[in-house]
Amino acid sequence: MSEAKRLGRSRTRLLSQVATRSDRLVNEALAEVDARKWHYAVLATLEEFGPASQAELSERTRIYRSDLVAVINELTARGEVERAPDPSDRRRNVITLTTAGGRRLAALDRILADVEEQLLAPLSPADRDELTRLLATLAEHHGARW
Amino acid sequence: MSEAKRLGRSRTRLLSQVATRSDRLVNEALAEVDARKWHYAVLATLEEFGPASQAELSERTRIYRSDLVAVINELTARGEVERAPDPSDRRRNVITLTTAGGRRLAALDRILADVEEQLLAPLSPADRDELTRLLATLAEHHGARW
DNA sequence: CCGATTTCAGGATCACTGATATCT
DNA sequence: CAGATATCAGTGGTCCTGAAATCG
Repeated sequence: MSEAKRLGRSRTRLLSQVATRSDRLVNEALAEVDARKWHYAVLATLEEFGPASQAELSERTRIYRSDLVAVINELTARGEVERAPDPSDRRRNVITLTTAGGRRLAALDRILADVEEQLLAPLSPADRDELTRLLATLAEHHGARW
Repeated sequence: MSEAKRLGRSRTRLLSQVATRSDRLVNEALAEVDARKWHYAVLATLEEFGPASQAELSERTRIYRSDLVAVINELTARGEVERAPDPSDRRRNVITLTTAGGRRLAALDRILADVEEQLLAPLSPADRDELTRLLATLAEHHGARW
C-alpha cells in the first residue's frame, strides 16, 4: 500500500491528482510547439461547428468570455483564425478558422493523442473505454445542470 | 448528442472538466464552514501518520513547501494544529494535531462524504468502485515516478 | 563547506466577477 | 428602456521556481 486510507480513497482527491498530472502533460506538450490547450479547444470547436461568435465559442469551449478575448487575439496574431464584425448583428464578431488554423489543429491533434497515450499507459483498452464512459457520464450529469 | 466529437472524446478534457466540477463542489462546501481542501489534507494526514515536519507533510499532502507555510499558519491560528520547534533537529518544526483539530477533521469528513455523493450521484455502486480503481491505477502510475 | 529545512517573494495559468461601451 | 455582446480590470486559488536564513 502506498496511499493513505483517508486521502487515498477520496475520489475527489484522486480526480484532482490525476487531472493535475494530465493537465501538466498537456501543457508541457503544447508548450513545446508554443500552444495552449485553449488554442486547441477553440480550433477544434470551430472546425466542428463552423464560424461562431465569441459568445457561442465561450459556451462550447467553456472558456470564459473574458478569457476568450486574449485567446482569440493570440490565434488571430498567428493567422489561425479570423475575427470580423458580423454584418447582420454588429455587436458580434464572427470567428472563422483559416486554412493555417486547420493545419495547426491537425498537428495539435497528433500531439494530444501522444499525451493521452502517456496518460492512459497503465490501462488496458477495455479499461480506457470504461474510464471514458464513466467520465462522460459524470461530465454529462454535471455539465447540463449548474 | 450533447458533446463534440473531438473534444467530447478527449480523456484529458473530460478529466479536467469533471475535476473542475469536483473541486468546485469541494471548495464551496468547505467554504461554508470556512475551510479549504488543504486544511483537510493536512488534518487528515496528521491523524493518519502522526506529528510530522513540514517537509514530511508537504510530501504526503503534495502541498508545496512554500504554500504549506500559510496553511499551517491558518490552522495554528484556529488552534487545530500546533507548530513547535523539533528539539532533536532545530531546523525542523513539528506539527501536531490538537483535539480541536481532530473534531474539525471529523466534521470535514462528513461534509466531504456528502460532496462525493453529489459528485458520483449518476453512478451505480459498481461504477463508483470501477472509477475509483481506474483513478487509483493512474494516480499510482504517475505519482510514483516524476 | 555541503545539504536539509523553513520561509518569503514572485510567476503563470486558470476559474470567475464586475464594470463599461456598444449595439439590437 | 431591457438585453446581448465584446472588452478590460482585477481577485483568488493552484502549481511551481528561486533565493535567503538557519541549522546539522
